[in-house]
Amino acid sequence: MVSQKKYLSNKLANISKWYNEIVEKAGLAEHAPVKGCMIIKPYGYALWENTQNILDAWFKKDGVQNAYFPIFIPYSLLQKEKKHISGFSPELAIVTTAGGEKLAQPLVVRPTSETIMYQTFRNWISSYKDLPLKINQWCNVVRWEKRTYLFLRTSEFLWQEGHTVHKNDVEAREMVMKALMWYKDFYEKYLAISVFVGEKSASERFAGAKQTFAIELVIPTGKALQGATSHNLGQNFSKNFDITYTDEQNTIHNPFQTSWGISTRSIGGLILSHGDDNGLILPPKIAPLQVIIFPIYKNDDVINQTIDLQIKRIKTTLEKSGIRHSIDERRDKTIGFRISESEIRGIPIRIEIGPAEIEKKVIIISRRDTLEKQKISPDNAIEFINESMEKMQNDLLRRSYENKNRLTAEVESFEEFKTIMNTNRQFIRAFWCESATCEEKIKEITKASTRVCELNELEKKGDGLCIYCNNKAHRKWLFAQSY
RNA sequence: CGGGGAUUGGCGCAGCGGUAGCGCGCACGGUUCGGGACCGUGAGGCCGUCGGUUCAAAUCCGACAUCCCCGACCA
Repeated sequence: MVSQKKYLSNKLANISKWYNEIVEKAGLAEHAPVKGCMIIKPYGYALWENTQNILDAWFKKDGVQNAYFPIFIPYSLLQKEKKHISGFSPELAIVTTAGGEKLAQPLVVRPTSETIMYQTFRNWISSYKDLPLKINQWCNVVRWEKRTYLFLRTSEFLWQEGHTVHKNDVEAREMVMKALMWYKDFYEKYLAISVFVGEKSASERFAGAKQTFAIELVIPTGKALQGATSHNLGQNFSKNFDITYTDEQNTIHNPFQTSWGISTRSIGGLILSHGDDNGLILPPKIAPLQVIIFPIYKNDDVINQTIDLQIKRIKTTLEKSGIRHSIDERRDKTIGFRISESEIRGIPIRIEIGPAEIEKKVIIISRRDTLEKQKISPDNAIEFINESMEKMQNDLLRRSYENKNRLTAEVESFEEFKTIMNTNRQFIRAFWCESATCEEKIKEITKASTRVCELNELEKKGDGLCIYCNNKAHRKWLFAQSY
C-alpha cells in the first residue's frame, strides 16, 4: 500500500535526524546565517498564525488587550529585580553601539518584557479602578542559548507574553490558573498533545516569580519539553518597580502580578509528538491545509475534463463548509510523488480522483495518521471528511495520552529510578522531600530534573519517603531529562 | 562554553597540491500520472569567511563563523 522505499530516517531510531529532515522537507523552517536563528517558512509560519488566532481569541474574550513594547530594554531597568537579572544575564544579547556611536548605556534585546512593561505600568496604575490590567504582546525575544534546535530552542523565538496586574493575591492566582488552562486546552484540543500540568520546584522557577506553573510535554523518547509557563509574580515586581494603587479606603498597596507565555517551541513539540516515518502528521484543527485533492489524469481529454468537473464540485462544498483545502493538479509530478509529498507535509485528509473513481462514482479519501483509504460517494464527502477529521483529532490525542502514560513510570526506589534513567529514559513519578539538595543530587546522578508537581498532587499531604534521601515526603513529583 | 565530527551548485556526496565532478533537484523538448516515472538537451560553483605557505591551494597551515552529535544553561 505504502511505498517500500524509505526516503526519511526512522523516527524512533534517530529522532533528531528525523526531526531535522522533517523540518526541512516539510518546508517548515531553515537555518539563518546567525547562530541559532531560524527562518520560518510560510508553511511553518501558518502553524504559528493558527496558534495566534486561537489563543488571541481566548485572551480577548477574557478582557486581555494586545499592546506592543520596545525590543530594547535599558540595562539598568533589567537590573531592578535582582533575581530576574541574575537569571537572565548569561543569555542576554546586548547592543553597545548604535548610530555609529558607543551607547552611554547598553541596551538589552528583550529576553522577556517584565521590566520594560512594569516601569510603564507604574504610570498606568494609580487607583483600584485601573485594575485588573491585562496586557498581552505577540513578539520576538532573544535568549542566547548555548545549544539550539529549530523551533525547540532558538536564540530568537516568537511568543506571546501576557502580563496582568491585580488588586489581590486571590485574583492573581486565578489568572495564573486561567492562563495555564488556556495552554493545556490549546495543547490538548488543538495540537492533540496530552500534557502534564503542574507547579515548578523553587529551583526551576522563573527568575523573579513567586510560583511558576508549566505545561510539560513527554516527547516520544521519554524526554521532557516545557511547553508553556504561567507565573505568579506576587508583589516582587510591583515592589521593585514601585507600582502602587489606592484602594477604596484611600490606602496605598502594591498590586499582585502574573505573566504567562507560549512560544514557537510549541511547533517543535507538535512535530515531535505526531510525526511518523512518512513525515509530519498535523492534527486537523491546527493544520494550515486540512484537505488536499489529487486529480489522477490520463492521457485523455474527456476523462480529464470529467475529473476536473468532479473536483470543482467537491471544492465548492469544501469552501461552503469552511474546510481549508487545496488542489494539487501538477501534471509534471506523478501521483506517487504528489502523495508522498503531502504525507511529508502531514496534511490530514487526502482525496484522490481518477478514471476508476469517475467510473464507479466514488472518490478515495485517506487519513494521514492511519493511511487508510476509503471509497466514498461524492455526495457524502463532506460528512465523511468532517467525521474523519474529528476522529483523527481524537485518535491523535488518545495516542498521545497513551504514549505519555506508557512513558511515565511510578518508582519506589532510587535504584529503580537510576535504572530507568540509564535505559529507557522515561518520565518518573516519585515522592521527593522538596529539598534543593536532593533535587541537585538526583540531577547530578541521573541527569533528570524535576519537571512539575502535578495539579492534583499540590494539596496532598501524603506520607511517602523521598526517593533519594528517604526522609518524609508529602507530594509526588515528575522527573525527566530535558530535551 | 568544554569534547568530538562536519562545511564543495538548491539537497546528498566524491575529489585531498596542477583544467571542479557525480546523483537528485531545476530549465527546455518529448513520452508517462493509480505510491517518490523515463529519454534527450541544458543552466547552475571565488569549494563557509579571512589570512598565511607555495611557481601553483577545494586540497597544506592558522584564526573565525555556522551546522550536527555528546555535556553544563534554558520557553
